Amino acid sequence: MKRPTIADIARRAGVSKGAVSYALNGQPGVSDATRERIVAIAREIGFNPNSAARALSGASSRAIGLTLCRPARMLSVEPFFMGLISGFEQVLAARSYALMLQVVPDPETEIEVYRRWWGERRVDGVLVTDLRENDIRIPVLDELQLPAVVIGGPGDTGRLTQVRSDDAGPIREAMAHLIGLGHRRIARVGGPPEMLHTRTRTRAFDEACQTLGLPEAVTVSSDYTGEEGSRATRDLLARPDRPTAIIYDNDVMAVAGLAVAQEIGLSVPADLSIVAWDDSPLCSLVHPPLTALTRDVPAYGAHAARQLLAAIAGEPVSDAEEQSAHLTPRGSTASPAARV
Amino acid sequence: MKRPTIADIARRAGVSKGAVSYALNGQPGVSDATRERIVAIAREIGFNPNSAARALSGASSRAIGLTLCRPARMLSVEPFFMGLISGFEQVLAARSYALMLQVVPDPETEIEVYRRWWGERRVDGVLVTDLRENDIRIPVLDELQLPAVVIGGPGDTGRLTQVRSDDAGPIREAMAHLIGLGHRRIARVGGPPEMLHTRTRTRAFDEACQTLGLPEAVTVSSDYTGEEGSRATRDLLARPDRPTAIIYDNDVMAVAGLAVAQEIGLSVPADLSIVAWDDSPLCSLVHPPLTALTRDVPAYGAHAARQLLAAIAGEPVSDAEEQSAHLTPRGSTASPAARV
DNA sequence: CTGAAAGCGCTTACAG
DNA sequence: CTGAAAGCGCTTACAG
Repeated sequence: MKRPTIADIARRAGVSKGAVSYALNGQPGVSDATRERIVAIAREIGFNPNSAARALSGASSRAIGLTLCRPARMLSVEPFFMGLISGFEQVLAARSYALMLQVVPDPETEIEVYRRWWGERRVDGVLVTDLRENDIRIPVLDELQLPAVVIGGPGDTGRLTQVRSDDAGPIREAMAHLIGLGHRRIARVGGPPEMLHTRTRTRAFDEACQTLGLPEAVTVSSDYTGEEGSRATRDLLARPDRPTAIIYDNDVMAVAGLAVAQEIGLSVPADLSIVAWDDSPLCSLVHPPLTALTRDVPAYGAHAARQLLAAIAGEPVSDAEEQSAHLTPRGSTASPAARV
Repeated sequence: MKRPTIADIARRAGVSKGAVSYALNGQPGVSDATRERIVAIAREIGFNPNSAARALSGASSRAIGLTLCRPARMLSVEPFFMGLISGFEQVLAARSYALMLQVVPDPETEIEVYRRWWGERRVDGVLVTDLRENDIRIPVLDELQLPAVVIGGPGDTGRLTQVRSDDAGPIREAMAHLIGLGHRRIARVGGPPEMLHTRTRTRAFDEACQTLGLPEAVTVSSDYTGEEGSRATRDLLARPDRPTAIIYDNDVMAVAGLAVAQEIGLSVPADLSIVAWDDSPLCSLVHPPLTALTRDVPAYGAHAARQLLAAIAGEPVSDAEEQSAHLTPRGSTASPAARV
């Protein structure tokens, strides 16, 4: 099957290729009657502009890039990215932008991918996740002048726009919830310490503990995987002063924590209360369902995608703050049982 | 920053643009000395060929397409796709092929996306999942002559290559395992009935029940989500002759089933044994860990991607069969407790 | 072995 | 309002 081109349309409409281009792109330069005729023909023969030709003649590639910097085993269970991707797609598909995906093992490779995409003119811009302190990706994107939106922060992103999420408030809300139930020994299983949002959360947690006069703020670092979530939970529960409540930095680790508690014979929530950050269907899937910090991840992704498209279009975009996560109480939190 | 082109390289090397193209693409037509000089310059200035120009001049777009036909809430928790994507990427990244992703709500939209990608020359081929009976996507891909590999089957895929997985054998293996433990009332929570692999599994399940002389083969249809997995489990456990073992068509529903059992006070595995098809980290995350039908999903994806690239290159490709899933016994299966 | 040139299918100034 | 033409950056026959 031969793909139709604007030349075919021009021939059938009896106009020049330029006129077809103007008509199809909503540019001035053709009469309404001609435009309608051209559009009708294009629709009739199922015309789609060759994206390569379009990109080559100075227009955009109409594609945006996303790298996923996680090992496969981590990626497969983490619902967060799929939620984000759904959100991107809502916005991109509506404007017929394509999404290019690449899985990378580390930030260095991620940078190489950005350089290649830029050199190949593959994408008009990129969406960046997992901001780190002194993030090496920022200066590179800046140098390439590749439009980019950072999902996360606040942090130092140079001239790049960021769509921030509040990482401190929800921690305080979770703490207030647990304190209100009577907990005093509250621990936390955190995400990778090199990520900026992990640091923000840790700081908020430490401050909340201090403000509330709690004994000490114990955060065990982890990496978002179930294995590490289990290990961290075992570690915490083996301590002489074991916590009566644990806050987890993602849902996967929280589910793993629940399993560890059940395994060693602790009842949730009577012996241990559990709060998960990022509510996904996973949290409602287990028994008891997990109290979680809920946010609309697809909406977050959609927001970031809109910002990026605006930046690509050359519109002025400023940093934005996404709506805070809020606590959704479920069966995994309750007053601590009396202890000897 | 200005992107370097072959003209820049040609100027610096003192040769024509054609020579640069031949040198960089490993074509004959330049001397070894010239080639080396050109390659060195390209590397030095960080040259990447403009993908649009390349695609426009007859070469391929060096991108392949994947549609994800699931509502967002389903997508986010299903580890299968991320596993598949990891596998694709292993192969694609090594040959610097890009992966284009689009989330679609239904097969009709999926077809539209294929037509658009084809018209735009966006992709050199596509990877197709979730084969159905009389699948409407097959004739369209055939008509467009868009290279495609179907992941799944066996089924009618016309001239399209398929990478099959064995959907019957593992069901029989799971049944044998449960029968060996002493179960007689075994039920199944199946995937969407319109999908071909669901039908194959249902048939295998029915036959196994008959062969083994089990009372009846009860399959409750579901849609891979936790909600539906819960509902199906509640339904099964409320029956007068409630099953002592349930086989689930995916891991998410199995986890949900475990939670339902715990919620209504049944002990797993004493009162109810659970087997999950598709072993993901999720299965080892819960307590007790789930006995599962394990297969290497990333390897499956990598295999399909290799087949597709071969097909795109015009090499003869034939249908292939992926290695069968095998049973990994864990804590969720045991002999049924004595019942009154 | 190398160079000059056509062409892929669009977009976009530039004339009429 | 419309047409003819240049140009984007490659690839690839076609001459030398």
